[in-house]
Amino acid sequence: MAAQNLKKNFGATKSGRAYTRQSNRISLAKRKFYVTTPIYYPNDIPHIGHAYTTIVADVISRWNQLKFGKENVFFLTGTDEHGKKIEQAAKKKDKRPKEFVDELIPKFKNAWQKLNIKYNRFIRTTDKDHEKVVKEILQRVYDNGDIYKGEYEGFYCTGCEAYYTEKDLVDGCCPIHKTKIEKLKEPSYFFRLSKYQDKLLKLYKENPDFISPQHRRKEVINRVKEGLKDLSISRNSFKWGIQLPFDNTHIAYVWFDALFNYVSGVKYLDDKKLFEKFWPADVHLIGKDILWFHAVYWPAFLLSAGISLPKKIFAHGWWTFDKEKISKSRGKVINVDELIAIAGVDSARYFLLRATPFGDDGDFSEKALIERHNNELANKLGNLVSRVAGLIEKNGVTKCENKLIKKLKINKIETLFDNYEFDKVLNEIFAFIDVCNEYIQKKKPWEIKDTKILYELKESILKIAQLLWPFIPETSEKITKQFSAEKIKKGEILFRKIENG
RNA sequence: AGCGGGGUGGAGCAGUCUGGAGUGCUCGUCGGGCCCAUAACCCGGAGGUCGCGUGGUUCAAAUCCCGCCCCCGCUACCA
Repeated sequence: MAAQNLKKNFGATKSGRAYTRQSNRISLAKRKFYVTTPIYYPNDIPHIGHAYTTIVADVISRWNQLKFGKENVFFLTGTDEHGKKIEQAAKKKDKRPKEFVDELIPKFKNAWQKLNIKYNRFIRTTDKDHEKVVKEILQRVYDNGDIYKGEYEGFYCTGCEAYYTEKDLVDGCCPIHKTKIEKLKEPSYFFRLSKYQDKLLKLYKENPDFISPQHRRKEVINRVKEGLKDLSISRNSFKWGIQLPFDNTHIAYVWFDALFNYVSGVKYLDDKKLFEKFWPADVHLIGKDILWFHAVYWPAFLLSAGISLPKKIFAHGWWTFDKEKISKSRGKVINVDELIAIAGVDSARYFLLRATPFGDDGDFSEKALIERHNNELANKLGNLVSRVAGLIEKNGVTKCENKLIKKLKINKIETLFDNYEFDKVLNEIFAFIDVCNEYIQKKKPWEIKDTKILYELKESILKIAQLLWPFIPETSEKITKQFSAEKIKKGEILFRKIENG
């Protein structure tokens, strides 16, 4: 319902196309949006880090649904299921890797359901169509000469069963086992990443928004300028992965497998129509730790495969917990259930988007979340809804011109949103909530019984609910339902205040 | 070491790109108003040499330039 109304207000067209402004030029842009999260490693519990990226993706998805219509938005998330760690973890439990990961997937799906996240597809790198895409592309890239056979050399610790780089070592010993470590070689196929150095630099230069935020872009450019080495993209020391089509003794190494989920997610080989509708992705949301892979490897792979490039890679920051780094060993983790338990789903979603500019690091604490919940959601929004509903129940409304809503800076909000400045979007919406509260205070509708004022407030609250729908969908839908009814009634308390512990 | 980010009333942040009275937000604090509402809402006050230089540019610097100090990230095959 909210979607329909706001869609009308944004002026989405039936044709699915419209003029949009882009860097001072008016261009005919496709009215669609494709947003992705990283695919998560399933041998982990979904925590605040996973939740953050996925909630933001959901907010972006819902916002674009309001603009372009539900059918013109695609939101992809999923899991990255291959690799040695999974193979070993499965073996420990005496299970086959696929069987093992199958049991882990519900944890993620349940978490997203609890957080009210509505994705279009949950892709798994073990999905048949994904494997097919990876094989086809490997063959294509091999055929055009960008893959060659060589030797991967690294410091191998038998205790960890993993390779380390020279910098990881402590006095030539494994940082965990403190044992002497041997240099080991294994045959491997390499991708000619070095060949793409200039093309990548050209890409960054010509598309200044390709990597966001800007300071991350600078980091990447500087490092690429220092020179790119070719990249090992296969392993033959374990089996759990996608076999190379040109050498079945090797499996594709993680990034070549994982990154292509973004194209297989929209059915690259199986549904041309769907793929062409949504690809290229409008934004890949990622954490800053995997920026390098997305900003360098990914476009290079796509260039080699002859597939068009995504429009934007957005790397966000990390959350600390009570000012400390999130750390499993010290119990400094917030999993999804804990996150929701504090003040509910909408408050959690609200807090994560409101507290910190998207892109920066943020600090999470129960106290800060409760403060936002009490002061902004309960006292300002909840109380506004409550007092207006009560007044209308007693007095009714009289239709009139809504002058109040002119104070809402809708264009500014739209610009901020499209710039991924979600904290400021919320700030702007809540500034209007303040305006509504001030308006009531000034006009004293309980005294003068002016039902036109109540009509203005009703319409304004409906608009607020629509704008908040991407962020707090559950509450938004409650408000919309309440204020769209024939007889508006006082209703339930939306946000109950929480004693600050 | 290199690259990047930050240092703004008691706390946490915007504001800096595109200089213009220290402006704003969420709290805390002090006082007042309102009584429709979730002891919520509204108005006003106190409180800051905007890291340091008694640096430079300018009629004008939190904002631009230079130098210094302090914090924090990133530095590739590990999601």
